Amino acid sequence: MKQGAPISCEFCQLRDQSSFKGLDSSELHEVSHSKTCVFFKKGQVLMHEGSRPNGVYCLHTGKTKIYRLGTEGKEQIIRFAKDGDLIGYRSLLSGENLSASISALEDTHACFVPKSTLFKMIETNPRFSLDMMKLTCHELGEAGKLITNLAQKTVRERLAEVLLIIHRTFGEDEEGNLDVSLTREEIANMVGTATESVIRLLSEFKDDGLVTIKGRKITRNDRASLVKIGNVYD
Amino acid sequence: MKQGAPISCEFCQLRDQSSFKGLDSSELHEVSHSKTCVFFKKGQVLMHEGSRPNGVYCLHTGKTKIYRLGTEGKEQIIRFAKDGDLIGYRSLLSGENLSASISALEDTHACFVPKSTLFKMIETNPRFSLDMMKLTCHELGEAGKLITNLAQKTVRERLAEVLLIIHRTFGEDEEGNLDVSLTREEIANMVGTATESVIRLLSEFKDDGLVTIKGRKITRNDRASLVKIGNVYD
DNA sequence: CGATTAATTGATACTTCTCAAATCCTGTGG
DNA sequence: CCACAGGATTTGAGAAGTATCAATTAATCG
Repeated sequence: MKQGAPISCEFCQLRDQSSFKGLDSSELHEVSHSKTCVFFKKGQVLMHEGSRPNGVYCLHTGKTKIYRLGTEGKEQIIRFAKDGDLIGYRSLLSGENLSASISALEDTHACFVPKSTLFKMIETNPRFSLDMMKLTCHELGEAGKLITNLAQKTVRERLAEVLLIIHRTFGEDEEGNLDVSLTREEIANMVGTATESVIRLLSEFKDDGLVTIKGRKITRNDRASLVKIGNVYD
Repeated sequence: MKQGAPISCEFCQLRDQSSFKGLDSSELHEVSHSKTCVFFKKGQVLMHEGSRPNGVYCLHTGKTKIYRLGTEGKEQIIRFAKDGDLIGYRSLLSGENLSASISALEDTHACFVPKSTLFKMIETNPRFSLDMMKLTCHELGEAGKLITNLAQKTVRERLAEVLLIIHRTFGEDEEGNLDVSLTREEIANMVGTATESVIRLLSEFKDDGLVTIKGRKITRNDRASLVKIGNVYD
């Protein structure tokens, strides 16, 4: 992690889609001047499970995974975050240690906003406070969905759904591939299964024409069938 | 559901442990006068997944389960709630439909607090607002734990952990049994497994002296061993 | 262009689910 | 209070679904 070129919040392209959309110009100015811009190389860890961060990151470019380590040290990916997303706020707001680690799936530029600034905004700007609450409550609903899926769906169903989630989260590159590079193991850590099971099932999906696979480049060819296989209703 | 005897928030024994602990006396008075006290018989549904409630329940006496329906109509219990707990706030705060249903595990008295009152408190009382945020963020961390457990632990491990969770949530009755009556199916819906698997494993636990079982009365005899079997670290 | 890591494939073992049948409770109405 | 109906629990057997281990091939990064 090293200091990056400073980016001004007032002129940030992502502002309207970030959690800071509810701040007025003087507040934005304050965030902008209290923050630090940092750079993480692919694979670097932004935040460590169990630690106590002193602020949050607002992602500017890049993609990250948020994961917990299970009993055998196996990582379980809880969700992804990308540019415009705030990460690390859960621990800060609940006053607990970090419940998950965050690492960069690709080179990432992020802005570190100190705890004091975040809390000041929450206390003085009801709009921002409500937006944050809305965000956490939405996440809580998503977590409930994931819990039900992990408990009740087969690996095959979950893989189909995960492919759809990845597509929804990161979209497609110019060639139509899912716009993120994940190892088979990472996909397995999202699905909650063994790497080999992901490989076999992906291969089945390929044979059935649902996806095209060229190494880590995966194309979602048949959304409807994946929805059907994954029993995705929402 | 029928009207019950009105309970005044100002004199509610549970106030200090509820989310309303941060309200001042005039605010408490307002909550008290805007609310409605209702009674639910065992098995009744307080709130329906997919619906749009116009307020939250503050549980006064009784126990409830919060669950989602999976693909085959099988219910997945996300968590429990008991007296002093607020339920239904997630959907209200995120502005979404209810992501889960809530039903009474035993006869339950609850107070229905209208949405307008809740939002007024959030907007005018920063302490309350922060407490709510703290609550949702804590729940979010718990959800992450559950996700990891479901994805990585065996049924045996999860059952051990669930028994510990039930004990922590509801405590013991005067005979030392877990102070809640759950069917084997409900335990299975919490663990995320088949009813028969719970029965077989509970029977194993009994043979090993970890628990005592008399119908639905279960006693946790050996906490340490359950912790070990369940790989519970927190 | 190597060295290392990732991906793939096959064989096998194990966990867990499903289905069926036989008690056993529990709540309810007489 | 008792008997009964219907649901809950238990047990067994067999079938799936997944994980694990090992060995090979492919891909990626410096």
